[in-house]
Amino acid sequence: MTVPTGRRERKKAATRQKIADTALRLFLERGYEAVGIRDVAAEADVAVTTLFSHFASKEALVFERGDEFQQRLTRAVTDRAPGEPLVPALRREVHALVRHCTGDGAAPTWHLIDESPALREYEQSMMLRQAESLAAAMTADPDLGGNATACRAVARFVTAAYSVAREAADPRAAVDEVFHMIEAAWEAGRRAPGEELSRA
Amino acid sequence: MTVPTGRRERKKAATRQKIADTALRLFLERGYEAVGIRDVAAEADVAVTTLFSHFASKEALVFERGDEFQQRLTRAVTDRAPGEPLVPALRREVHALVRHCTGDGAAPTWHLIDESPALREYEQSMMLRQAESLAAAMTADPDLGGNATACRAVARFVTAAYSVAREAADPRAAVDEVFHMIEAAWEAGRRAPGEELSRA
DNA sequence: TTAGCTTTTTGGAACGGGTACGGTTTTGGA
DNA sequence: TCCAAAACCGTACCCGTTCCAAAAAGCTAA
Repeated sequence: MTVPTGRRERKKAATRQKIADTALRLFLERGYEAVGIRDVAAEADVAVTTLFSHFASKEALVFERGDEFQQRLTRAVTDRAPGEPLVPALRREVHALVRHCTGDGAAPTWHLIDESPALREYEQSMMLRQAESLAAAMTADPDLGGNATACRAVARFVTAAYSVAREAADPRAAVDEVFHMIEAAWEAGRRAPGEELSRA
Repeated sequence: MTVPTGRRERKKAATRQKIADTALRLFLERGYEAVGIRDVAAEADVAVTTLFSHFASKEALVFERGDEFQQRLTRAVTDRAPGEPLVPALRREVHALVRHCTGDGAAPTWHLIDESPALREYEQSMMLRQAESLAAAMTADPDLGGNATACRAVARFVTAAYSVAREAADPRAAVDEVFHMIEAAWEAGRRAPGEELSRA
């Protein structure tokens, strides 16, 4: 009889969103370090424990949608068309990420991140996890020859490309330049006999 | 009457060393997170404020000599023989670093680091600073063509090589493998004139 | 030796992020 | 209508870190 669609989930998502919105607003108004967790919780009208049941840390409040980015690179590998080469697919995805960060109305947020050492470090640790996830996806892909070391290296190179591009004067050109290098590295890594080569 | 040599410096160094030794001992005995700052200070017989006047953070207690490593890579660039190619010099240095970490009696310390997420993150942030320092040295070297983006990228690739090697089953082989890729990337980066290039 | 300056150390209080815990309300479903 | 799970609440607490005023110790020179 009753509508089966979860109201709980909706309310929970709403609470989470309210916390994130309040936090970002306060951070932009007063600065990241000038705002305490208890300030955010009070302003969002939730308990501190509730806040931490939705976000693992203060930094995570800023990277609200970090988990999505977390997996876009990985999906660029797993979901790419059969036979499509790896590096261009990754390059396209990094281009999209950089465009998203440097372009639209998200500029104040990224300025906030650039100003705070804690947030910058957090972003780096996110990228490291991303690299590990990407490396796992690459290693598992049978089209890529399964050289674990080369895959891990390229995965980290890709996150480095993102970092370097974000700091560069011309981010889009920097992406192309670094990916040109990654392409060469990847070719060299494929050819390298390394130690143990089971295929290709 | 007494020798006028700087006793203050000696005592300060001794205090620092005593804190570091005590900390490492306690961490190895009971585990990193099971030991608090106040425990270390009490056991070393100093005030907490004294401890923090010698070390910037709890993690820094473990990487006591971290600042030395911090600059070895940079010096491998600035101090290399005139005309000596860049990448082999870096490769040699990374080999030395990896050997130092995986080889001798320092094994328990590195095990400690591998077990603690906080220490692993701290090591990563150290490497990031190292990459920035290395990139600055490379960009400043007139022999390298001064392509800032390529230099920054290779600097991060080099630290990635270290990370990948430390996690690999055969670290020394992994260093060679990743550096083979870096060599190719560097060559590609040199040839690329810079900004305005093909866009797909 | 004493006096005066600087550096180091001290202890305790306090701050801020994060957690443990035990209790209350809300929700979905039987 | 009743129950169990999930979400939320408040508080006290832990721990790394910093602040502060003051004591201790090293240095320099009269």
